[in-house]
Amino acid sequence: MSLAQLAGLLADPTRASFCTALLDGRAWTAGELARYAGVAPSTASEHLSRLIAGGLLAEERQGRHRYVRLADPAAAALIEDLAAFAEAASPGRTPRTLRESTRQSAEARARTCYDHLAGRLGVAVSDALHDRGLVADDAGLAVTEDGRAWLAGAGIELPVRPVRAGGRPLVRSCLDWTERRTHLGGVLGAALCRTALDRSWVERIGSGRALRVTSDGGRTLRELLGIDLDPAH
Amino acid sequence: MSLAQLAGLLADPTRASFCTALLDGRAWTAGELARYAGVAPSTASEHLSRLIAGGLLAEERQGRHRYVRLADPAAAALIEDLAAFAEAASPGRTPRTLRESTRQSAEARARTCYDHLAGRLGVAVSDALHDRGLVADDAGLAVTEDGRAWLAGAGIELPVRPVRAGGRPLVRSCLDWTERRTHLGGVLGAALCRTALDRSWVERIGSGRALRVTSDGGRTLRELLGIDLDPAH
DNA sequence: GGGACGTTTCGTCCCCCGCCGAACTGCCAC
DNA sequence: GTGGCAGTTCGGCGGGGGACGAAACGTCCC
Repeated sequence: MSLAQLAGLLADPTRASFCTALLDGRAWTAGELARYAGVAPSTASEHLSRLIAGGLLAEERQGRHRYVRLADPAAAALIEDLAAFAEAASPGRTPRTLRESTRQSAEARARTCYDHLAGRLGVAVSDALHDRGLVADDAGLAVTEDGRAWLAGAGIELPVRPVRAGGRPLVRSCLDWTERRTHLGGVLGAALCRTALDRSWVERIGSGRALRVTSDGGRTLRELLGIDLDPAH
Repeated sequence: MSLAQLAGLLADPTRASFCTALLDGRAWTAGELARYAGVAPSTASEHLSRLIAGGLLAEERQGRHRYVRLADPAAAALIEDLAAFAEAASPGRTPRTLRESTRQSAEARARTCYDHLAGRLGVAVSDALHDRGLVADDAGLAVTEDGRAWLAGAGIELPVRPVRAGGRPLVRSCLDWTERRTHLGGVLGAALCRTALDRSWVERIGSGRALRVTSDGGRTLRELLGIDLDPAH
């Protein structure tokens, strides 16, 4: 597959909206995506087949449903990078409806970005880890010795060695386009997000990618990382 | 600018070939790119205007020439990532002509990848730095203390702190699609490549992106990093 | 100044691709 | 089985965009 063919898959507004929707890291059905993008089911079906053939999406059939999700972290990173570059080239537009505005502010507060935390929560976690010297960026972004100990203490496991050269980076900085700041992705970001969901520090709001910090989660984040989230915001 | 619009810029074979050609890190004239891609000058001119408007390319006018290059390291990284993903999705084709084959083998030996070293030379340098503990990848890819000292000893300067959060990473692993291995990019990769060119350890072959290791360079690489390049390959 | 050359603008052609509706295939529930 | 729902396949329509050549523009060299 050529660069142009790959880019061509993302060059259509409908297919691009599918991919950004799937950036919440979950599996959607073909019908959900069709309604989300405002196209006929037949149109969505054709688009999905092409995205899957191109290796960007993976499907899972269950009964009469076709569940579809991003193929792997590499595909997610690619789409994130493209979206970040496009956003940087010319900053986006403001929401027009109240419903959209509410959703956007919820997502700006806390959301998933593929499989890690984003929004103000994601940036706050990233900042806290930096401030406490658990990750450092002065010689390439990396987890420190202290960071490894802290993670072990919190019961969060990380592989000791990278899986293989060229594999998923252990920690990766991901540009947050609501905050215009970076948050943590990679294996570490995914582990933190999984832990937060597993232990109910955060929970999903409805079917979108927005998250709510539970009262339990707020306390834990304060104790563990000194994060004080403004509840009004 | 939307994701789809950005991807649309790269979705055309002619524009994509421009971008991959420019991955050698140098500035090409509009006419050179037109001949390279096999299209009329008028066609190339229109494509270039669109790529520049989209922020992927930057231009510099000199007399009756229009020099064009990749806009910045972020644009280069984006194109590299797309090319690597496309190549991974379905491995490429073998060359058909002798001329093409010769060029490919020269580029497989040593070439520039935007502003850093790639090919077997790039991978060898990357491996050597890893083996000697000058960079480490066990907690995120980073330059070690030893590495900083070694660089200072070799007269290669690196900024102490990242320029700004979200800026160019100090060191970045870049997938080498001839070697199917990673080599070093980012600020470190660029500094190494610049040093190698400035001190004539390597020199460019003709107008492509291929490099030749000079006899002086071969000796220096052996002394400094213990790299033994097979001259037959 | 004159001619060559690199580049651009414009007009035109044509193919590709995204969209829909209609009809069909499976799967599930009653 | 029978109806209903999710998804797919196909034909046809329409628009956008990439290609070229011709002509204009600006720069450099003699």
